[in-house]
Amino acid sequence: MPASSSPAPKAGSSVTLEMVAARAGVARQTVSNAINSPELLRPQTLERVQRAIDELGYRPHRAAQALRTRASKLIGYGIRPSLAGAPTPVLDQFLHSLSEAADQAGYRVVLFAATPGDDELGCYQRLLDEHGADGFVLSGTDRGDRRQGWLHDRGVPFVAFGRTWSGRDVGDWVDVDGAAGTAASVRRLAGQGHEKIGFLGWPKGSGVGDDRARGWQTTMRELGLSVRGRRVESLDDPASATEAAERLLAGGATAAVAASDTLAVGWYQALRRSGRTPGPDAAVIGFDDSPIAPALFPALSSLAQPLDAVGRECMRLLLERLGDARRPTEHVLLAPTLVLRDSV
Amino acid sequence: MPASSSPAPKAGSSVTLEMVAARAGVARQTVSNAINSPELLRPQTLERVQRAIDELGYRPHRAAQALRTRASKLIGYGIRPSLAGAPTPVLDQFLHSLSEAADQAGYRVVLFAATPGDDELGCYQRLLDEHGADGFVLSGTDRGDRRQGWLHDRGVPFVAFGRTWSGRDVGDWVDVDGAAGTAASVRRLAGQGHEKIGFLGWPKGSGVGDDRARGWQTTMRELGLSVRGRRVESLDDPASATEAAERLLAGGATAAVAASDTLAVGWYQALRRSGRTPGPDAAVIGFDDSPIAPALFPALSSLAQPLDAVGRECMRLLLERLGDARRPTEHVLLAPTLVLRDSV
DNA sequence: TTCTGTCATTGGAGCGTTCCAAAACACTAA
DNA sequence: TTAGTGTTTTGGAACGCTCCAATGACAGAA
Repeated sequence: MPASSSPAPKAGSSVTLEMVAARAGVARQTVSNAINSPELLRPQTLERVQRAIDELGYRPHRAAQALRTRASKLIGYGIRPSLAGAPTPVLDQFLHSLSEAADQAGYRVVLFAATPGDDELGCYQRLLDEHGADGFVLSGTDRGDRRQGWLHDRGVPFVAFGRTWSGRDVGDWVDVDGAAGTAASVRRLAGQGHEKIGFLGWPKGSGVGDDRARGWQTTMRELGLSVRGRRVESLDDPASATEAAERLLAGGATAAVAASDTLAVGWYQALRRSGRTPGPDAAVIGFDDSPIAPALFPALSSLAQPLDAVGRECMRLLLERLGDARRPTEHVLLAPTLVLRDSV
Repeated sequence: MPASSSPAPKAGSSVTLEMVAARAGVARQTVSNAINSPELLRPQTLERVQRAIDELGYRPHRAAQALRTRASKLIGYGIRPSLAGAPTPVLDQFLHSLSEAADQAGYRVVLFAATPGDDELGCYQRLLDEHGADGFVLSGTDRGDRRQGWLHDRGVPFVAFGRTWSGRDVGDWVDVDGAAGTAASVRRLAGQGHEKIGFLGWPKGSGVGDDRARGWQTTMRELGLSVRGRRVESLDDPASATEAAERLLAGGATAAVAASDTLAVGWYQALRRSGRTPGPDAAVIGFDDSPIAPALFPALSSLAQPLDAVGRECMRLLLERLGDARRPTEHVLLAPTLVLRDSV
């Protein structure tokens, strides 16, 4: 392989189809076919062309392909500023699995800065007008999110990490089953004898938060446990969470399920103020399995989101949609896994 | 503006230069000039063309531009899997500011999955061969990182978030001054009367970790404080960190500077085991100001990295490099800011 | 042998842009 | 009026690829 063993393999190789064709002694188009429709070639020809491709280290010029096929093979991801207080799951893992899945399908993920409210849709529009993306992946969907409807109306393929929480349920999505997660937490705590299990949640109105609350509530009912006065609300910061947790404790709760790890921290601190420590008799389970969880003392049990799977599934759905715009919409709900540590 | 007021503005507009030209009553090339070299046009013509562009909502087709100008206007970012234990700062903020800065310059950031070791350089090669990026942004640079040298040898523009820790110092970089950060921490603690200030670090050999250790060490010396037996090493997990912190405490340390927030957690737990609590008489300052810091009790003081500025500077250096490949290399060192909370 | 159909391969055209060199224009000096 | 200058505008070509329709090769059937 001269291409890889030469001392300084130049950058931006600039090997073209024509060069490969010349080397293999065939026409330009035949090389193109070897790559895109190998079944059209005689095996013998195919092999000859393949060898020429390998020897020259040829790779198709993406821009030329994009221009001709009218497909950029790029997936747009509007990256929002990370607001403190917003339930932003750790993104890098998601983005990594997304990119990996995209790569395998010959796609790439292209980022663009998009701030909610600040003409966010305009950013999507711009990328589309430039033919800079064939489809989009959304994340951080919430009530009143206009992106799904907007994209749907324009017939743009997309998939969301997060359900359509309000409005028409349009488009494919992948989500983590928050309700199933908190349900599992409740069962776990109940299995350890807890009956007064509280819920530390965000203010009502956020899709994600309400879903997690629902899992707690329905499971409590299923188990015949009372939810009266057992649900408190707080913003996603330790100070407010502590106050909220104190209300829970004042109500006699012996355990809690939290909508986030930060909220679970409130339980820790409320206990501490009354001279106690989280553990078997004052248990709590968080959500997201963020870096906070193993850092707390005692280490916080939490629900880990299967971000790798989410990324893969997002890309799978999007690719199917790109292949067939008319196929029925598909929804994927993945269960989080309970990571048990010392807080239960 | 008919384009924006029509009921269903189609996606992938497909307005071409030719159409704009027809509407403005000029030649194709004139429209191109209006966009790329407006100073060539007569003001009157320019205005007429501008109006046609606005009315039709024209945007150049990126692929066509890329093909003709041989510049993709894309910046590659090889996203590595987030390994637990590795000092991976919160990436989304960095990526956001990077994207934002790129957008403003007419560039976009394209992600590709690249796993260190697993033919990582091959991934860079592939993107280059496809003409899928004009330059790269690296992050997570460390000792023995081959990426900088590899890119440099091929004359590929790039900028690193993180210094060249070993080998030839090639290429532009932006970094956070870890030594300055830990130095500030030491000064702060010394100012509160502490003299036995320990350092909770990672095993020697990591560029980032050694830099942070250096700031502690030189400042201790400057202040005439002994460092003998005051430096301990640990992996970046709470359990090992606790053991390490205990050694520090056994040596009589009354305060500590940690190379990461996770390591600072070790100090918390070691204190707790001996029935004490972090605070004025057993202070500690972490690094990175991760979500862990405000979640701990008492809240952990930490050094926040100016990730927005890092992203902006990275893009600035890269754009300058793209504009002039031969200009001398430039290094930018940004100071972290000490976020004071209750642990001091 | 010639015709027909199938399969494998080919050349021309065009995707939307910018480069380039030439043309048109305006305006002054001869 | 004509030539000479500089400014403004233009058409053709090309970037590298794939679409498309046409060609050649080669078999079996007439």
